[in-house]
Amino acid sequence: MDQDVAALIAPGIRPDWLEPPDLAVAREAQIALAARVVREDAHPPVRLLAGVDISSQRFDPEGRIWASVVVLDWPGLAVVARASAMARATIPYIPGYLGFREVPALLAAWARLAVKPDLVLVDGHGIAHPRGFGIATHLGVVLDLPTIGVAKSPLVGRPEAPLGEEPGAAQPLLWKGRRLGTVLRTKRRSNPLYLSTGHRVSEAGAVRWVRDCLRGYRLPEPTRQAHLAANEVRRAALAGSLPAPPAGPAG
DNA sequence: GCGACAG
DNA sequence: ATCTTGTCGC
Repeated sequence: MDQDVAALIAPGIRPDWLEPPDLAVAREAQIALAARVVREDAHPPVRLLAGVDISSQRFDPEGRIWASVVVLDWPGLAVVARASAMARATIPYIPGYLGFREVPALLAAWARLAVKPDLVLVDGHGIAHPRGFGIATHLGVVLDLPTIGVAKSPLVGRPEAPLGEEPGAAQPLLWKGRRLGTVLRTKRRSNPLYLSTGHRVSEAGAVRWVRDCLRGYRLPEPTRQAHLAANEVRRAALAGSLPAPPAGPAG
């Protein structure tokens, strides 16, 4: 972690909380940091929104991952800024510990952003996590940034009742008798999204913002654009470091 | 002990 | 997450 990134970390976040030596410490970090989560709307008026996502290669011996942040204006949702960064994954993907794998890369991309958004949609869960510390919450607490978790499949919990088929249909996401988020059908004949508070955003606020950012696709614009951007930079980087492109038809 | 398990 | 084009269904 360089100084650019270090300067952005919220006060009181120990270095070994970001890159723990083992899963036991990682687990303790999640439990300790989860206590800082703010589940109410505590963010400035939203003028700029952002989406973040990562992309990686199937069998990359170097373990590289590319992270992108895309900033959009509100309410137009036009892309106004983008930043990306490549990082080496410290740990493999382990359900429940995604943040330790992806957040470092996201921080590097974040540090390169010229304009900072007021609210961020993250690809993954917020508090809908075994210890209430999914990647959206992780990123939010580390940067003390308002975030919303937008996951494409469940990690823990299940909808309170069968979800309606119509776009807009929603059900509380329940786990161990607690409500952790909302299951939302964003598009006809598409699997639902699993929304939850990341940091400084209420449950209702999370659902409201995701709904307001839908533009006919399953994913809300910020996250959708971030997904496209991350794939783009990865492919560009890979193409630029490949042996030799196949020769096209001459003449 | 067994099964589940974001990206 | 990613590998991958066309194809089946609404």
